[in-house]
Amino acid sequence: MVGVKVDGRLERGEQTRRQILRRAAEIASVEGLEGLSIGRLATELEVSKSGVFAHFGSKEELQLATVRAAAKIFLDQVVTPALELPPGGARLELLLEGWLVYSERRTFPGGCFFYAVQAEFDARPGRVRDAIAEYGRAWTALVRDTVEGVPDLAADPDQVAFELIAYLEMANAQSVLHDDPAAYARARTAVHSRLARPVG
Amino acid sequence: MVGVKVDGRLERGEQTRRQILRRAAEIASVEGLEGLSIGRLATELEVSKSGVFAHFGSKEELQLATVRAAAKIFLDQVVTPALELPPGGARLELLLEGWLVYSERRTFPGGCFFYAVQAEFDARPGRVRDAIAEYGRAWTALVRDTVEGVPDLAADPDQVAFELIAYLEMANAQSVLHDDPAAYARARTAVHSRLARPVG
DNA sequence: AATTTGTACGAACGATCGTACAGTTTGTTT
DNA sequence: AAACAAACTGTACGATCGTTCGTACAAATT
Repeated sequence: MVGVKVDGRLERGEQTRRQILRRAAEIASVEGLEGLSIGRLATELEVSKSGVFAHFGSKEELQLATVRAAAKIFLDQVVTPALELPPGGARLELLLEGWLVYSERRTFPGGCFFYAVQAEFDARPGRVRDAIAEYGRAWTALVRDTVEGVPDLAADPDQVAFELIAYLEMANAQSVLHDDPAAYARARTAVHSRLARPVG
Repeated sequence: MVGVKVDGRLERGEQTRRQILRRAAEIASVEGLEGLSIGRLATELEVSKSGVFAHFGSKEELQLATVRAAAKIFLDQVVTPALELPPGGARLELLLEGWLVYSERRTFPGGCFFYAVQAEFDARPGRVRDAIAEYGRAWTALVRDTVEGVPDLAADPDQVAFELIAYLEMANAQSVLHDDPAAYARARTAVHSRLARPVG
């Protein structure tokens, strides 16, 4: 059953939309979701401003779609590979190492997309902030649950998850701001030291 | 020798400038240094836009002055009190606890000013980023040096400082984004657990 | 009293922002 | 081949951005 009937117009539209969102996420990781402007996006992609606008209907919708697109990239690169391992220490290590590599190799040119937009929207109300906060909660919950799957750490998974995520974000922040790759080494040291130490 | 000769015009100008910068830092901690606009600042302070502008000559200078003003507040509230204690564990604890209180009681309405603007400027070039990075380095160096003053931690002060600062920033980020004061409790737990454990 | 200096104002500028809408191109359906 | 639907374009809008400039007024200097 090869050759599913596809409307070539819709196909083209979706591809354009994907290109817009990919570039939007790249820009937003550097300039923020507010710094992201429809006009600039259109210029860089060599399409019309109204063409970009028509895909989303408002800037807020563009921002929300950008967040969702970035989340999908994050999921594919960091979460999914780890979930292929059974719960336990190996899964947790792959999850954390996957995050560090995701940040380190600049999947987004400005470092972790969510670090950038969290800090940008954390103190203002609105749907964009709510969406970002929801993804943040999901990530925290995932790390906590993964920690819970490691017997030696299961006594206080919230606390351990807090510390582990703190190391990751710190590495991202330091390495981007100071162009200092050594931050990742320090984060790895901190992570392994934390994982080696039982809690309770 | 009371009554230093002061030019009343300069005096008035400086006071206006201080009011502008205080409000600018408040706004920037929520909306960022780019979201900070001269027109809005003028409206909120009920002065003319050109009046605000004239004090700085360019938006970039306003941003730089805002960063310096915020640094002064941070210094007074967090750094100076700690430096009044002799080097050692007590000084380190006061420094870290001072930071947590500075963030927790919302000295700036958007949480830590430097967390917000670091994430905003970390990936773009320019004088504002350079200034922010410099303050970041100074803060890191201060924490490292303070750690070095604690014999049990002096073996790897960079690593310990990395972890401690990570806890602080994580608490700020989580509490602002999720309106969750429990983040500070977790940071305190992490800090004390870290301080109680010798390095080496 | 006349002059200089510094703060603050009001009006206007070109550019860019998000948004609206009518028209064109391109592909599908009949 | 005609009718239609979807993606995309061009032009225009009101608002706001940072910035410039000439002016008004108060305080210090002479």
